[in-house]
Amino acid sequence: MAITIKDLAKAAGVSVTTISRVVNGNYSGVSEETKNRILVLVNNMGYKPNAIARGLVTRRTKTIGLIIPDVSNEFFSSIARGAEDEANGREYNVFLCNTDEDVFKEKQYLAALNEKCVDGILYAGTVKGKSNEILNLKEKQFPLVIIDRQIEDIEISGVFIDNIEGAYKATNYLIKLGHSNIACITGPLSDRNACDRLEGYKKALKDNSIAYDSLKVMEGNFKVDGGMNAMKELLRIEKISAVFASNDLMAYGAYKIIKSRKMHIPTEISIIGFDDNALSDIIEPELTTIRQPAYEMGKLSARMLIDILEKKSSHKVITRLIPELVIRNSVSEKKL
Amino acid sequence: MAITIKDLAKAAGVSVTTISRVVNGNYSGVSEETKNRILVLVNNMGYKPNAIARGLVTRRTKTIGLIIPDVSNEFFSSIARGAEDEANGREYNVFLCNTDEDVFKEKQYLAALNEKCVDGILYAGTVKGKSNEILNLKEKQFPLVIIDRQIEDIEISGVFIDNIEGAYKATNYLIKLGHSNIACITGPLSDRNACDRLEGYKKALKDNSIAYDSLKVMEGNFKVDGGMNAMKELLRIEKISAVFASNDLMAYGAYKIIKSRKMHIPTEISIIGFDDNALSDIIEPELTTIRQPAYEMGKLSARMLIDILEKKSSHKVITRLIPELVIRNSVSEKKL
DNA sequence: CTGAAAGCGCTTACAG
DNA sequence: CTGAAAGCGCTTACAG
Repeated sequence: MAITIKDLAKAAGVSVTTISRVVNGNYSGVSEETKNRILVLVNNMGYKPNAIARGLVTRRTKTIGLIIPDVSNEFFSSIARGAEDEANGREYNVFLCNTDEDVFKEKQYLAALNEKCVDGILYAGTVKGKSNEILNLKEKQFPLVIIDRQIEDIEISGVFIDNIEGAYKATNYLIKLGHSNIACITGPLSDRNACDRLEGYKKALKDNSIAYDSLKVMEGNFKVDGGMNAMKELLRIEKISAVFASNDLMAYGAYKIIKSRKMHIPTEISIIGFDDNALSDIIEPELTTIRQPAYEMGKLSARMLIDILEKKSSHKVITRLIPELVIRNSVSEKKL
Repeated sequence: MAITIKDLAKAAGVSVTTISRVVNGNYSGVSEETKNRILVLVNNMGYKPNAIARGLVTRRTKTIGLIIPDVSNEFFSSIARGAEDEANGREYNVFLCNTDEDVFKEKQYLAALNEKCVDGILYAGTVKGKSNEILNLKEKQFPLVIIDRQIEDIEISGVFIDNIEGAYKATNYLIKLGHSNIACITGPLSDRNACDRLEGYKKALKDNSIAYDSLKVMEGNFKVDGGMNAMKELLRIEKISAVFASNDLMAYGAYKIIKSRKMHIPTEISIIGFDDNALSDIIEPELTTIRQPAYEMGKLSARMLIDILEKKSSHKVITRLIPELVIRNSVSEKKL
């Protein structure tokens, strides 16, 4: 049996009230003498307050839930790490929840987190539509911060990437190096982020007076095989000199196909990605890409949430991070 | 305010005891009629038991802690995923804890998990030495399962990889293809797992009557740059035809150096890794390696822990998984 | 089949 | 400066 506040009160010859006060650093109404006496006793007896009991009365558990599709996906594991680091530094713990973008699983997690009385939730949810559960939580003013996947028409604090801007940077970089026949491998267009990246690509084209050609756009799936399939199709369009892949995995797929055709990257064809996976500076040639600051997103979102919990912030805030261009060796100047 | 068992009792016109019984599926002493009446009420009013209050009295929180060095490391994120999947299926939640192998951080997490009354802990701890906290927990019979990093001289249930066997398989594969001048890039030899892999390499050599030559063994750091440095050194030994890198990251480092020297993999030099990272079948040539079943390790360890918690298992059990050879394109027969 | 009561380990008005 | 008491939302003997 762990030792409780009662044991301590008995040992110190004071009431549990007094113990509670000093354990919580609430020394205002406690004499220096008793305070010190209790403090050494706490230390000697190894007293640790029971957070469950405390949570029951304070209604704060110092626990938050993190809902993501899959921790074993590099992007989300970085988010998880960032969120956990921030939470830990503020003495919160985080429940890890993997939904696989499955609405039913997500619903179950939300219910479990509710029963376990988490103080707030960090939510990178299913892509399609808005869940009623989330709308309900917002309705109830439950502390919530959205990560990466914006929910249309609903005002909740969140931290997002400016995907349009990132894609714009990628495409514009290609254009500035003389490319004009630039293909785009998109993510699945049911995904808002994928659409935004396509939009950024189009915008860069337009701003540089390059005609948009839908034949040069192939829809992928954000995975290696999708990149391979798209690249195969694209290679039929002989004029292409560069491709913007909407994520690094698809860029790797494109690499595979290009290498198998004995074409050289970047001299014969330039590739730029999006994400900056750990692998991207290992693969040859090292991939020029747009870095998504996943760790920072996780950290920031946790900071926003805990600030709300601790009343350091109350108004809704949307943070939009600007991804940056990372220049490596997969893009070269277009030879005239 | 969420609705409580009292509200429900009032609404149903029964005692909280009866509500408690049906909510917990303990129908034995409840009439069919009241049971059904309560069940529809639970549903209509959306009653959800407060797990915190329940935990306080039952002393079971249906929560476990997962202590790992870093979720953003692919190996551990797969473990985390496996553990979480198993836990979720059994209606447990998991607290994520990243220690960065920092003993102090670990200590703090252990204290926090204790205060939050987790039912058990999954522990992939700091490599060096044994922590007093863990010894204490074992002493107290606190439910504990060790993952991946065996603690010497202490009997606790755990799931491990047979690193010796894995390294043996890798080296033996090289030998069977005619290689006899095989280098080894090890992990840091302060790490038990790194030592085991070196031992497996030596054992394979011995079993095939190949003399062990310490000049062909370079100590790395389990990272890309360590693989690069080691490979640079090894290339001075002209006789080498193959190298066993103790993990995939160092194999990638070796690739970098070999490619920069314009040597061909595998015809001029064969490489085999250990881990089977996501990148290993993307990089060119695709890396032949030893697969560590990280997801399964996580899943199994959670299963062991929860079995202990639910009294389905009581004796200590050590599970040792045998890693398997994954043949791809980075190893070729030695030309005579 | 059902309920009154005690209790889990805390915190928090309130009183002195 | 200190403490008695109520209460957080449950479960669990115990009694009937």
